Amino acid sequence: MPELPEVETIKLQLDQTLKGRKITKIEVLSRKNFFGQIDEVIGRKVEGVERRAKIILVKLSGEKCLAVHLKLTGQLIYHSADDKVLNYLEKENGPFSVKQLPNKFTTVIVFFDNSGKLYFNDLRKFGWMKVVDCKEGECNLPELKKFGPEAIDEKTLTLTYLKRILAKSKKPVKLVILDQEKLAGVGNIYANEALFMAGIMPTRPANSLIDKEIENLRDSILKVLRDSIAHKGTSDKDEAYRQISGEKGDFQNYLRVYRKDKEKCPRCGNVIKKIKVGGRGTFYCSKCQK
DNA sequence: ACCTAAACCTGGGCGC
DNA sequence: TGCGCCCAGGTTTAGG
Repeated sequence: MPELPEVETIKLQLDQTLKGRKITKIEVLSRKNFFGQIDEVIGRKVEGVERRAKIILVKLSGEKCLAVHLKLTGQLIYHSADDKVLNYLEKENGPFSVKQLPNKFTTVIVFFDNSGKLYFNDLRKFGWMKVVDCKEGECNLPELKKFGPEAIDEKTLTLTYLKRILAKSKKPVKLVILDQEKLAGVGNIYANEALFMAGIMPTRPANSLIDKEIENLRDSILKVLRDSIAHKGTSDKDEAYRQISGEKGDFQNYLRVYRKDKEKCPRCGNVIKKIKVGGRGTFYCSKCQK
């Protein structure tokens, strides 16, 4: 699933929904996806929900935090006590139903003092939830220390910085912008989309880009991430990303090259091609991207 | 330091 | 219908 726009959408919705609520119970249905002591968070109040790269941080009173990584197929679905919020979910039957939870993919359930429940579902079970110490706002999570600047933030993704990391590498430019230690938050969908928008071939050696191309790439990364958040993220398949209500995002309707191989380029009509770059599916238009 | 493949899992889709 | 294969939004690790 989830790249920066999807995780950001979930973060914003959880912050609004959970702030001020107390955790009353946690049920762990899949031990391998939960780390830390449940006791340490029972009775604690949600102070806010934050995001760093693709990790969600539920900040709790008493200097604790619930950290969540959704990997490819993780979902966080909230059911309020009266379940009114689910009324607009039509045709939600079958194995991936988020109307009837828990389902066979539910790994953790967090219960709140207003009878609300947060379901962590994960078909492929790669995702995790961890209880971590969070002293003075700093979460004690090793993963957080290695991330590069946030790809959505024009103050941290500066032109100077992007020029610097690209100049240092002769790897394909797509792999550099996918590297979370260099740039945090871009995943395979938005790497493909940003490179199309910027007119740059994904395989180009990073250090071969000229200044004008790097400016275009920076603008494209910032724009595609913002646009996707405005559309509540990309829901490609039934079993993966959803908003916390269970609704799909909408940005799959605006993708221009990702998984569009054999279709026509929306810009020039040429056929979109698919190759592998670093083992990942890579989609491009050979006329529009140089 | 580079690159690839495999690993973690489960299901969908396609060709035969 | 069914089997075998490849594919999948992420990340880490092993091997060359």
